Amino acid sequence: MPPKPKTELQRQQLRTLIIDAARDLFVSKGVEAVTMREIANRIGYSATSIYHHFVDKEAVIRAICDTDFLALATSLKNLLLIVNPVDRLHALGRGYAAFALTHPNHYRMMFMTARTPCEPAESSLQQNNAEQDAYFQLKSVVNDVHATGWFRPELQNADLIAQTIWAGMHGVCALQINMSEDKWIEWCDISARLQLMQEVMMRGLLRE
Amino acid sequence: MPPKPKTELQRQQLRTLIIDAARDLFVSKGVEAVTMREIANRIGYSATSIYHHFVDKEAVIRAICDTDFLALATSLKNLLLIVNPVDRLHALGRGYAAFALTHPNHYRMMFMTARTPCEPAESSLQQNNAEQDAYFQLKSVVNDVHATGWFRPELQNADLIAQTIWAGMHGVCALQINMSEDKWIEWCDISARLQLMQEVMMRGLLRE
DNA sequence: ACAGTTATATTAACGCTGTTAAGTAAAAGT
DNA sequence: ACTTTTACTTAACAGCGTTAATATAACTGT
Repeated sequence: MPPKPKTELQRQQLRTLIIDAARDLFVSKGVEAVTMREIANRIGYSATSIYHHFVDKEAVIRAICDTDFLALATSLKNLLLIVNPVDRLHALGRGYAAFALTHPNHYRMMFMTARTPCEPAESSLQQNNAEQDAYFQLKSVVNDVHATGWFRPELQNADLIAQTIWAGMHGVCALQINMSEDKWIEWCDISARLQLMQEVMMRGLLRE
Repeated sequence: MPPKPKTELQRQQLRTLIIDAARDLFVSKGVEAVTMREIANRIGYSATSIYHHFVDKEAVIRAICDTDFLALATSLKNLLLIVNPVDRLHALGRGYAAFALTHPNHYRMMFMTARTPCEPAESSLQQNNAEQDAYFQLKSVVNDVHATGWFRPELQNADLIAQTIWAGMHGVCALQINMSEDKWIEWCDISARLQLMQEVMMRGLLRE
């Protein structure tokens, strides 16, 4: 029973309806619960309809990722107002971890699963936009700290510094998300682990 | 055409035959290529036969993991002979990263995929055995460094220190394995990232 | 030596998945 | 009035993990 042709707006609305249904599903029931048929059920369409708006399941997931990358950058945006660059860097780390640990399924999808690499050109987000690109946010703060001369003198590559800080926080979050239930390890409190990681990073990167 | 009953040894051999075929498959063709039917094909059995030796696919994967955990610990074993504890810690980090980056598929399976948590009792490996338990290896070295008093005085929890070091190295390796193809980021050289992470960790954890 | 049990492996099948092909009904264009 | 386009459907395919039912070879007890 095919209804009337749709305006571009209506098509866009249906697209986001699909994404929202898919995201909803997988937040509450995990990645494996996200099937084309389930998504379609949620929005009252047949599974094949989705293929008129996304080329395949990967495309749906990539679309979810895009909105989540935006959500991450948005959740960190306010922290950029902190005046002291080192405090700002600290806060950004805490904010990043908070996002990861309160949205573990999203975080896992964004940073912890093998995915066909995201082409910046095909993303709906703007690279190097302080409101949309969380890596750019981090790099900006790193640049600010560097400009004030607070990094150790031998550290001159902002990308290298940013990627190391990212790796440190990602390591703690990723182990927590994937391995915290593993009984092999006697895990310490996650907040203690996060705090020590931040302290270690700061002491390791900043002048004394 | 079912052949004769088997001795315990023969059963064990078939078990490892299955594991080896499964591991082989997924090292060369990725996780998704590991299907029960493919494994069975490789060893000339039908898919259902595998269920006489493993309760389900997860059990096969867990068995692969077990042999890989042992492989990791074995590859690090020699480094424990280094006399200077700090050098030993350094070497252990490098060795860990080398394992992760030369066996990315194994590493992903071991530490980067959501899995029903491994019960130590059900594992074929011995916890707290310096030849089989890589986390124990790390913790031992941490304890040795602590015994020599080289950690900052406020750091008293060996597990917390070990887990932070692990997280740092894991963060670098995990981002490399999952995200290094991502064009959004201008990735620095992986060896530079590894080295800086180790320097930062050491400076952050050790006395000056 | 023969019957019965057990272990080992098989084929067939179920319900699920992502995805494609073919078909249908309403609106739009001419 | 007729055709084309758009939006959607049902039916189907090949593949997945897994289970049920089945067959056969080899041991076991008498």
